[in-house]
Order: sequence, then C-alpha cells, then structure tokens
Amino acid sequence: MGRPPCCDKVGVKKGPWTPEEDIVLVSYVKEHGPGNWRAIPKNAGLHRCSKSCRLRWANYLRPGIKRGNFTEHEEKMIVQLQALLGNKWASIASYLPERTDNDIKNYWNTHLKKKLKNLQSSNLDSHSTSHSITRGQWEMKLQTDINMAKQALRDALSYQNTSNFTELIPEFKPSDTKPGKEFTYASSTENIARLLKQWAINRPNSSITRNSVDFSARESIPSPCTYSNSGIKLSESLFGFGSGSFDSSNSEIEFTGSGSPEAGYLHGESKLDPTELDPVHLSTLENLLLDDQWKECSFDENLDLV
DNA sequence: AATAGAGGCAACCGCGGTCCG
DNA sequence: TCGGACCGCGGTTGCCTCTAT
Repeated sequence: MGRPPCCDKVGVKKGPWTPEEDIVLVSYVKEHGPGNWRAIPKNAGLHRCSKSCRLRWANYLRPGIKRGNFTEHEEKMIVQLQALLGNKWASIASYLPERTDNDIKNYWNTHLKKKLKNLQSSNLDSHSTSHSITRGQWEMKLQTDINMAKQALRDALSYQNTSNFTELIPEFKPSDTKPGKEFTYASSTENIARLLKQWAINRPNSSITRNSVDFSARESIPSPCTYSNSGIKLSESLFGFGSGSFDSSNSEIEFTGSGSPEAGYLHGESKLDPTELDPVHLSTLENLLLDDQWKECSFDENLDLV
C-alpha cells in the first residue's frame, strides 16, 4: 500500500548544514538535477531528510540567489505585493527572482512589518488632530492604493534581469556580512559559489542564460504563446515573468525566452509556473492591475483573460 | 568585562493538495 | 479506488550575534 517512506526518521540529522554536506548536495544536484528529493539523501549519502535537502537547496544553495541587503526597489515591491497578495511569499518571490520566499518572509517579519507599523502610527498621529477619515479621503486613499498596486506590477515587469547565468552566482561580498561580524561560514559559501559557478560554466550547454535554461530535470517548459497587438509583444503570461521589460511611456512590453527560469531549474521548484496558475484568479488580478495598459488589447483565444 | 534582551535568519514543523503503488 | 508518502508553502522556533546596560 502506498509508497515507502522518504527516509527513516531514525538517524536523520537536523540543525545547521555543514559545508561538507552542502558540497555533497550541490555535487549531487549538479550531476542529477534537482527533483526526486526522496532519493537524494540516500543516493548522495546525506543523513538528512529529503525535505531538509530540498529546503537547503531552494533557500541557500541553488544558483541565482542574491544575498545581502534588500534594495529600496525590492523593498517597495515586497510591501506592495504583500498588500496585494497577502502572505503568499512564494508568489511574491516569483517577482523577485533572486530572492527566496524564505528570505522575503524573514525580511518582512523582521524589517518591513516594523517599518510599516511605525509609518502607520506616525500617520495616525498626524490624523489624530483631525476628525475621522472622510469618505472622500477614503476613496482617495483607495485610489492611491490601487495606483500603487498597478505601479508595483509595472515595476515587477520592468525588472531588469541580468542576462548572463554566471552573473547570477554572487561572489561572496564583505557586504553580505554585518560590520564586525565574524562570518565563519564565509569561506564555505565562497567555495560553494565557486563550485556553482564552475558548474554553470561546465554544463554541457554552457551558453546558459536566464532565457535558455535547462528545464529537463523535472519541469516542462511552458509553451510560449505570443500575443501581439497595439505594439505589445508577449511570449508568455504576465505572471510568467521571464525576461521582460515594460516601458510605460510607449506601452510596450517585451518578453523573451521560452520559460521562466524562476519556475524551473535555476530556482528550484517552488516558483510559480505560469501554466499552473489559476487562470481566472490571476487574469482577474492582471486585468485589475493593468487595466489602463491592457484594456485596448485583444488577446489570443488561448488567453483566459476575464 | 559580564550579562540580559533584542534582532536576524536558517531550519524545522505542520498542513493541504497531489501523486503514486 | 484507496491509503499513504511526497511536495510546496506559510508559520514558528531556536540558535547565534549584536547592543545596551
């Protein structure tokens, strides 16, 4: 009946990963690709639960992860997307391809929550002298929020991805550590980064870019669909978020590439796959957010826009 | 210099949906 | 068809470091 358990709970190691374990995991994934996590601990000789391996890979070891301080742009996007989507960290992370959902979640909980709370309380203070918010003010605020949300999505779409895969592997930078903080794991991180970089270079298809990524491990490449109308060119759904740019001044969106690497090999398996999204939900959202930009456009019948 | 409290973050836990034997 | 494992995700915990006293 059923499948055998992924790992026997006895003898499964917990806690922080050692550099050696990281190297073993990276080496194994390098050879076999991510996926089939239940087989990895056994085959790689790791005394870890498959779940732990997947998490370690997704949150720390996979190529393309940007570490260190969040930029102002990233911060704004997180705030606005959180307001839009709620605590859907995986969804939010799909807009920030170089950040993991765990990172975003942590950053939200430790920094942004407080920041917003302070902002709100200072706003409340400024309002305390006046009477309660009027209907007109409320509507204005709502409109502002909607505009902010729209801007967030535009920002997301105009996010400029780096074009070269090797650029995605961050070299260890002193800025990754806090001032004065002894970063005992630095050398290991650096080694892993180098290892991964080497991996990228040595891959059979070494001309890997973010737009031509090997999805062969497990995921299927979302078939590119092209919509072209009114100067708008798309190769995939908005939420596929491949390599795209959006120029609000001339209403031109250009997506290239046949699939979002974020949904596949480069970024583990937790990212949104456009083909798996609820078309009604997302297209409604897209419609709402990009109403101004998109209302004039007619789409291919394959598009399930409401 | 020692210590307590706060902050940051990696990793674990538990749940719901999906998949497989 | 069904039971149970796998997978992905969000919430939470616990450890380590920093800072204030």
